Amino acid sequence: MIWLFKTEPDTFSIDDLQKKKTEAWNGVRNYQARNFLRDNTKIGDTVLFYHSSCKIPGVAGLAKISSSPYPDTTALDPKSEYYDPKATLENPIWVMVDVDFVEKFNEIITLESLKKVESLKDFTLLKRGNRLSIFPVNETELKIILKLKR
DNA sequence: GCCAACGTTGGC
DNA sequence: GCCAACGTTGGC
Repeated sequence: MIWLFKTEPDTFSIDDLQKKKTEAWNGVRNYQARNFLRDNTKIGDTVLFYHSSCKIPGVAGLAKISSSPYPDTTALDPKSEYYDPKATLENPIWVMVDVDFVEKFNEIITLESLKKVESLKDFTLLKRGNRLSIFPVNETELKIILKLKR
């Protein structure tokens, strides 16, 4: 499948991923997003890397999923900002996947520009009140978005 | 910093 | 199982 992963660039940006080459995508604490990770991600899946809560929100580049889902151990660490007291070794509740750097776009494909595309009217990202940090993208949407690359 | 929209929690 | 209160997300 194809995915969109949101991240706040102040916390982890496409530049950080480019430097590190790969990153464990921890800290997902929403059940719907967790279920996508756990049940539907496959190694090799394309990920649209989206910068949120920042000056210029938009798709900053591409990544790919490079591991199967595995327990997100930050949920077990009381010192972690992602600590979840309900998580245990036996039932870690939350999962993560590894993500590899693929490409940083020359220019960010801004949320503003995506909104102007008529054929993206039903794109999940643009739906009213969308707050999911991980969701699937279809082939058509991916093609349309990649056409906006400069 | 504001606030709409949504998810989660907890009392009942 | 309902739903009010609360917390979070994320664009502006």
